[in-house]
Amino acid sequence: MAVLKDKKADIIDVARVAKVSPSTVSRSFNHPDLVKVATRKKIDAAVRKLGYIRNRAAQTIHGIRSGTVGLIVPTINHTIFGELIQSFSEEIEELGFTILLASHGYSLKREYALTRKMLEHRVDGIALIGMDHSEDTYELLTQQNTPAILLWNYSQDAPLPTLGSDNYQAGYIIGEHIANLGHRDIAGVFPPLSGNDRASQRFDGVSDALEKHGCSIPERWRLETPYSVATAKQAVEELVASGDRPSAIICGNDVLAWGTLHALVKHNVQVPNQITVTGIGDFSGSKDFEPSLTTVRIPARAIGAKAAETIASIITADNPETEGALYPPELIVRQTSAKLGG
Amino acid sequence: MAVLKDKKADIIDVARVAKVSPSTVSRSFNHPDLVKVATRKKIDAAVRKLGYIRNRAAQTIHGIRSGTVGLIVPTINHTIFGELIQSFSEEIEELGFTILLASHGYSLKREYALTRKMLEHRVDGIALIGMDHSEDTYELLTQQNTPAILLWNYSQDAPLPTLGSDNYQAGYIIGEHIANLGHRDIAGVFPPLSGNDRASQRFDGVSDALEKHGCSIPERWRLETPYSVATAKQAVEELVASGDRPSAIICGNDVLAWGTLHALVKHNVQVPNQITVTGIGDFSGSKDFEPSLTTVRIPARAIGAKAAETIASIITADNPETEGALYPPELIVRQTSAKLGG
DNA sequence: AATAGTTTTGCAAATGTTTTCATTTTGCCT
DNA sequence: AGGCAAAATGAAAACATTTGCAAAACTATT
Repeated sequence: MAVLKDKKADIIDVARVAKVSPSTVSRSFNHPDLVKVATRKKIDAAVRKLGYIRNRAAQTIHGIRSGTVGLIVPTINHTIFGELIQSFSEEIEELGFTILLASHGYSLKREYALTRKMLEHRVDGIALIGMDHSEDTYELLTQQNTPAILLWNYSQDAPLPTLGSDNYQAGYIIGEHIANLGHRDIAGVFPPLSGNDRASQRFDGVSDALEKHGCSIPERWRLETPYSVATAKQAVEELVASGDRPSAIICGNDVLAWGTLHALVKHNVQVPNQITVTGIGDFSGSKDFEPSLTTVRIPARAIGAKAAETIASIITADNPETEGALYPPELIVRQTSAKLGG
Repeated sequence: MAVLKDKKADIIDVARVAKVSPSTVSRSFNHPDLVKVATRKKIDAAVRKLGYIRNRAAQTIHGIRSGTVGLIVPTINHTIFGELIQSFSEEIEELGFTILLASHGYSLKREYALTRKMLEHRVDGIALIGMDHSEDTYELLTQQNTPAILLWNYSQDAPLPTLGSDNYQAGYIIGEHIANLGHRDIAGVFPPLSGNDRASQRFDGVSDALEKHGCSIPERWRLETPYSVATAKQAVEELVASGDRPSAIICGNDVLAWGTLHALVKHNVQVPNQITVTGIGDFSGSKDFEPSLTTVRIPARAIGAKAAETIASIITADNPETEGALYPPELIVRQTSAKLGG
C-alpha cells in the first residue's frame, strides 16, 4: 500500500504530515521532554503513518555516536570465541550498541584492514582478540583515539586495556597438575603457535611448569594441528599407532582434547588409566564428556560481558573504567587425569 | 604525534593540505581515473599525513550504500549457527560488506526490535534465520523494501527468498532410516518446538516418517531439552535410569545427540548394539565422534556462502538473483545406528 | 490587563560527503 | 601561435539530521 514512492520517508516528511517543523520532530526524538505532549502525539502518528525510521547515518555526522562497536575476531566458528561473542553481544546490545563483526582468519594484516573499515563506519569502539597485533593497527587506534580493548588475554602492561585470563598461567597450571600426578612422558597437541599469542603463551606455561619438574615435551611428541576435532583426532591416532606412547597428553584447548579422547576411545586406550588427557578452556560440553575432561576454566562468558561493559564505559562515561580485568584461570580436575600408574 | 587536535581530519582538511578542492579529493577516492595522477599523489600524501579515514556515515546519507548487511540470528553460540555465520561473514566480507550482527535468543519480539535497529543503521540488506517471524517484521521489511533473505530453511512459497535445507525432509529421512532399521520403540530428544520452525519441522518430518511405518514416539519418550550437551545428557540419563528403554533415540540436532551419546557411555549402554542414536546437522565433530554419529547433513557452510552471494546480488545487481536455493538434506549413515537386534 | 517568566516552537547554520555543471587547464594538430 | 577537443578541477547544491538562538505562545502574578 505504502509502496507508492520508492523514497523512504525522512524527518521532513514527518514534519509536513504532523504540521510542525523538522526541528521539532528531531527534538521529539532526542529530547522528548522539551516538546509538548500533544505535539509529540501528532508526530508519533505521522511517524507511524509514514513508516518513518530514523537515520543514524545522518545523526552520526553530527558527532553523535554511531551506536556500533566493532568486534574483530580470528574466527567465529568452533566454540572458542562463540561463547565470548555471544555474551559480548548480549551485553553490548543491552547497553544500546550494535555489533559490527568481522573475522580475519589469524591474519594480522587482514585485521588491520578490518579495523580501518570499522573506523570508516565510525564505530564508537573496537574490541580485538589477544595482544598480538600489527604495529599499524595499534597506531591507527591511538591516532584516531578510538576506544579500544583487548580481549581474552590479560596483561598489565599492554598498550590498551585488556580483559581476559592469563593464558601463560593456564598452561602453567595444567603443566603442574600433570607433573604433580607423576607423569614424565608427556605429549602436547597444540594449534599453530605463530600469530596466536594465546596458544603460544599456553604452551610456554606448560613447558615452564614441566621444566620445573625436570621434564619437557620432546620434539616428536609435539603435535601441531589446526583447531578441529578431526585433525586432533587424526594426529593422536598416528601417535598411538606408532606404539611410542606418552602417559599424558596435554592439549592446547578443549576441542583438541575432544579429538584426542575420541582417538583414544577408538583405539581402546583407557583414559585416564593408560593415558591422561587434559584440555584448556572448559568449553561447554567438556564437563559432560564421558569421561569428563580435566581442563582449565577460562570464563569466556564473564570476559565477554565485562568487556562489553568496559568498552561501553570508555565510550560513554565521563570517568571511564579504563582498567582491564584479570579472570584467573582455574584448574578443573575431572575424570580424564589420574596419577601415573594409578 | 598527530594527537594535537582531538577532531578527526575530514575531507576538507585533506583538501587544504593537498591544495586542491574537496571535490577533487572525493573524486580521487571514488573515481580515481578522473583525477590526474600527480594530484592523486598529493592527495594520498595529505591523507597519510593527517591520518584521514573516510566517513561512511556521510556517504550513506547521499543514498550511497552503507556497505553493511544485518544478520539476525537466534543465538551465536553453540556450533549450530557458528558455521553459518562464519561462512556468511567470510563471503560477504569478500563482497565488500560488513556484518551487523545481533542475536535475539528465540524471541520474535526482540527480533523485530533488532530489525528496526538495523534499518536505522541503514543496512543494505538483512538476513534472518528461519521462516517464522512476526508479522511486524515482515511488514517492516517490505514497507521499507529492504533486500532481505531467510536462511536455514528452504521453501518455495515464503514471502522472501529462502536459502537453506528442508528441515521437514531432514526429519523425514532420519525417521525413515530408523524405521527401516526395524526400530519401533523410539524416543526423541528435541529442543523446545515453539518459536523454532526448524526444530518443529524436523520433528514433524520424523513423526510422519514413523507413522508411515505404523509407529510413533510415545509421549513419555518425548524429551524436550534446551540446546546443550549437558541438558540432553541429563534427560537421557533419566530415561535410561527409568529402565523403560527405547531401542533408538532420534535427536533434533547433533549437539543433543552428543549429549545423548555421553549419557549412554556413562551408563554402559552399547551404541548401536543396545540403542541406536541419530542427530541432525552433521556438525563439525560428529564425524569424528567415537562412535561416529549417524546424522543428516545440512550444509551450513554452503548455505552461508550462497546466502551472502544472494543478498549481495539483490543489493547490487541490476538483475538480482532473487531465487532461493534448496540444499537437500543428506543422510549420513555412520556407526551409531544399526538394525534392531543386529 | 499588563508584565514577567516559562515553555514550546521555528529558523538557519552546521555536519562530511558526493555530484552536476561550469570553468579552467592541458595536449594536440595545423 | 592559434584553435579545439579532451581532461582536470572547482563551486555550489544536495543529502538527513541536530542544535543554538530567537521568536512565539502560554502561565502566573500582580
